[in-house]
Amino acid sequence: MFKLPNEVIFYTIERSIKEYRHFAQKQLWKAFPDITVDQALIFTLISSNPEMTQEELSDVLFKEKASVTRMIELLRKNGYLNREIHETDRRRFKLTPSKKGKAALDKIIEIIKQNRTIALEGINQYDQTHLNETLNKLIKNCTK
Amino acid sequence: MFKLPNEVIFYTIERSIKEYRHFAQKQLWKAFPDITVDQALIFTLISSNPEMTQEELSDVLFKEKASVTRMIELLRKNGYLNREIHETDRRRFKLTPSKKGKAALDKIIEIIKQNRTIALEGINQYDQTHLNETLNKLIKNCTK
DNA sequence: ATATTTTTGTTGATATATCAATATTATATA
DNA sequence: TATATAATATTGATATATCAACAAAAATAT
Repeated sequence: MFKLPNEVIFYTIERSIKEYRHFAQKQLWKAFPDITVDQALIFTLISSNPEMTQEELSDVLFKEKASVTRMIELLRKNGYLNREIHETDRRRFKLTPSKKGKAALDKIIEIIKQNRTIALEGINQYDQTHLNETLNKLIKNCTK
Repeated sequence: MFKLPNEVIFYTIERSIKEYRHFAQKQLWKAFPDITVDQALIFTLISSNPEMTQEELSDVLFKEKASVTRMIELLRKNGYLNREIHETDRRRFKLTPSKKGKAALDKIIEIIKQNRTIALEGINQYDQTHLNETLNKLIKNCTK
């Protein structure tokens, strides 16, 4: 009467991103037990784009700005980021990697890259492009 | 130095499932403002598989059993499910659609099916199969 | 120059994800 | 039968997602 979840393509999509996140988190925690994959990503973005506003970060990351606020707060609490008021715009904050953050940055980037490489093993460029195109069609169908 | 998120395939995967969920939730809320897509799915599963344990539900849905517990509790609180203690196993519960649940069931199933159809418009069988295969490779890479 | 609108960010409420700890009942084993 | 183990479900803590309401500062309009 109704397909079981595992026969449905949306289930596979959801499962794949969940497994990737789970895998990536496990790898990251080996070296950095106090940050999540989402926090790590936002941290690398802030480090290489120090002038981005939180609003822009939230657009680029496709995350709610409320989530961005909270992730930044955790990065700050765990000592990866410093937060000062922005020199010329007092609504904003100047976010910079702390000493601890700087020391961790390269390793974090390396882990993320390696995670991606491992997850994509055996998936050639054609497959990746095709995957991307199909998913973009799906996105268009859901947003138009 | 580091790809922006939108150039990364994992971002597209995540975005696609998010857009689908957002779209599906909007459609569902038009008719049923008091259930989420996840709850609706679990509700249809319970209705057609009344003997499934919550553990089995959580396996089939690829969700944590803690989440399943909470979703069932909300379905009960909002009057879609009745919960009684199981006749032969007092650890378990017998979950059955309430009157309200029964009245809603067919419409819910129809909405879910329609959402899927709309989201997959213009994505042919070959694309779907290929998508499925590629994602399954990714899953295997992350879980082995 | 003051009033209005926009930008930027925070907070609160609720749902879900994840992991660990717990409670209860059922089953297996000694 | 008594005890240990397994199965089933709940609860708590923390992170994130989502939506809405809010506050402060900046930009714009009148």
